[in-house]
Amino acid sequence: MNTSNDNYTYQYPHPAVATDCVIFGYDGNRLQVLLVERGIEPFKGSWALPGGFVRENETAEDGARRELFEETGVSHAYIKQLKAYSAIERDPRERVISIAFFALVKSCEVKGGDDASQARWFNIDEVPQLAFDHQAILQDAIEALRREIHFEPVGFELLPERFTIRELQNLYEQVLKVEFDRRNFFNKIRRLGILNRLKETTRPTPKKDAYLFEFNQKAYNEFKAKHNGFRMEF
Amino acid sequence: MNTSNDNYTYQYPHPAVATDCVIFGYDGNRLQVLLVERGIEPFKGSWALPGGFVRENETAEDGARRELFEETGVSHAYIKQLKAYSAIERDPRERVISIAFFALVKSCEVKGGDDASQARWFNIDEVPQLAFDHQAILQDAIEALRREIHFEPVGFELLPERFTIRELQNLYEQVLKVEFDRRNFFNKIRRLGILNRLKETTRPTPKKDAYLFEFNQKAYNEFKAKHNGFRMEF
DNA sequence: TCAAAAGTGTTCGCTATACACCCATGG
DNA sequence: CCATGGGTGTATAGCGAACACTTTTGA
Repeated sequence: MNTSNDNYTYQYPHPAVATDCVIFGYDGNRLQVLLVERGIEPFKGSWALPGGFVRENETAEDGARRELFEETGVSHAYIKQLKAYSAIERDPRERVISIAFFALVKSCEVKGGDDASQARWFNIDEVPQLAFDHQAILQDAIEALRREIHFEPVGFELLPERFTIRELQNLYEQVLKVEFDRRNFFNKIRRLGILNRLKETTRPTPKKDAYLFEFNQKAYNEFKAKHNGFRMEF
Repeated sequence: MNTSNDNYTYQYPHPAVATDCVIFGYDGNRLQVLLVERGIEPFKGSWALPGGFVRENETAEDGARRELFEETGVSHAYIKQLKAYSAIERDPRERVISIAFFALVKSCEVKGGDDASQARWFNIDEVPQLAFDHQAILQDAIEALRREIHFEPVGFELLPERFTIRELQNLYEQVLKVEFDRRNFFNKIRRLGILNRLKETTRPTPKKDAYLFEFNQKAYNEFKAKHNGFRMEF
C-alpha cells in the first residue's frame, strides 16, 4: 500500500466501508426510528439512516457509536451489529459496503443532535421513502429487534428508569405488532420476578394512579442462571 | 504511466474486504466444522476458516458461496450471514474487514474440496488453534446456529434426505449441548407433524430396525402459517 | 352514577416432563 | 433369556389464554 499525494492505492480493488445506524426510540406511546435528511448528493433531500465511512483507526462498532453520539448525544447505549450490506450498486458513486447496526436509546436521554444535522424521529410505520437500500436495512432491523426481544430484556433499554406496566406492555405490543391481554401480561411479568415495584405512582391518564416499576438487573441475572437462559414466550 | 502493481487508487483509505465461511456438517454422530490448512503467510501451517477476498463483481454472499463450492463442491446449501469483523489489527498484512457466513451442508453431498486445498472436518469441540480471529468467529457461529435452530428447521439442512429419529435427536443434542429423553423427543416431533415416516427401515445398531423419516416441507409451511411462526421449545 | 383505567385472581386446556411398558434382535 | 435399542403410551405439573371482580377517579 502506498499513501503518496493524499492518495491511497492498492494492488486489488478495495470497496469503501461505511456504517449505518438504525436508532430506535420509544416515546411512551410509539416505537420510533431516528432519520437524517441528506444534505448532499446522492439522494440529496431524502431521509436516510445516520451513517458514515469507517475511519482508519476505528472498528465498525466504534464508527456506529460515533454516529450515534453525533446524532443523539448518547454515549452509552445498547448497540448491536445487524448485518453487512454488499450489493454491488447500492451506492451510485463507488462500491460501498455498509455494516449496519441497531441501537436502542432512552428517549429521555436524547439531547437533539448537533446543529449541523437535520435529524428527526419517525414513528416506525410512518417512515418516508429512504435513500440507498435503507428501507431494507430498517426492515431487517425491526425483525432483528423483534427476535432479540425474545431472548434478552432489551425492552428496558428503550424505557426510562421508571415506567408503568402499561408502558412496558405497549412497548412490547409496538415491537411485536400484537396485542396482549392486560391482566395476562401483568401476571407473566410478575412471575418472572425481574421487576421492582416502587412506592411511587404516576398518573398516566386522568383516571387512576399507576405504580412505577424498575428493571432489576440482579434478579434478571439470577433468573437467567437458574433457567439456563431467558425466554419471553409470547 | 504506472509501473507499479498498485493499480487501484482512492482518495480515502479503503480496507480490504474478505469473507470467511463457517461450514457445519454432521456425520450422523458429531457436529463438525470444515477447516483448511493455510499454505501461505501469515499463519502458514495453521488451520483456518475457508475464506478469501470479495471480488469486484460479487456480493459478500456470492463470495461465501464461491468459497463453499470450492471447498466442498456443494452449490445449493443453506447459507446465512453471521457478522462482520472489523478489529483494526485482525490481519497483520493490512486492514481487512471480514464478513463471516455460516453454512449448513449435508455431509453426504460433500465431494472433498479441489485438490489444491488441504481441507478437513473437525469435531466441533476438537478444533485446533485457529488463525486470525477465527476462533471467535467460530464461537459466534455456534451460538448463532444454536439460536437459529429454535426458529427454523435448519437441523434438516445437516441431515441426509432420510434419517432416523435418533440421528435427529443426536443432532439437536450436539447443537444445543443438552440431552433429551428419547421418548419425549419422539412425542414432540410427532406432534409437530412435519416429518413423513417412510416404509423403509435401517439397522443403525445390530439390535433392531429403525424407521427412516424425511422432512415434509409442505407440512412445515402449513404448521408455520397456522401457528404464526415456528418455535422449537427445548 | 357511570365510564375508564388499574390492580388482583380463577379456571381451563395444552404441553413439557418424567416415566412405564412392550417388541425385536443377537449373544 | 437377557441386555440393548426401538416404538408407543400415560400421569402430573406448570404455564398461557380467556375472563370476573374490585377500586379509584373525573365527568
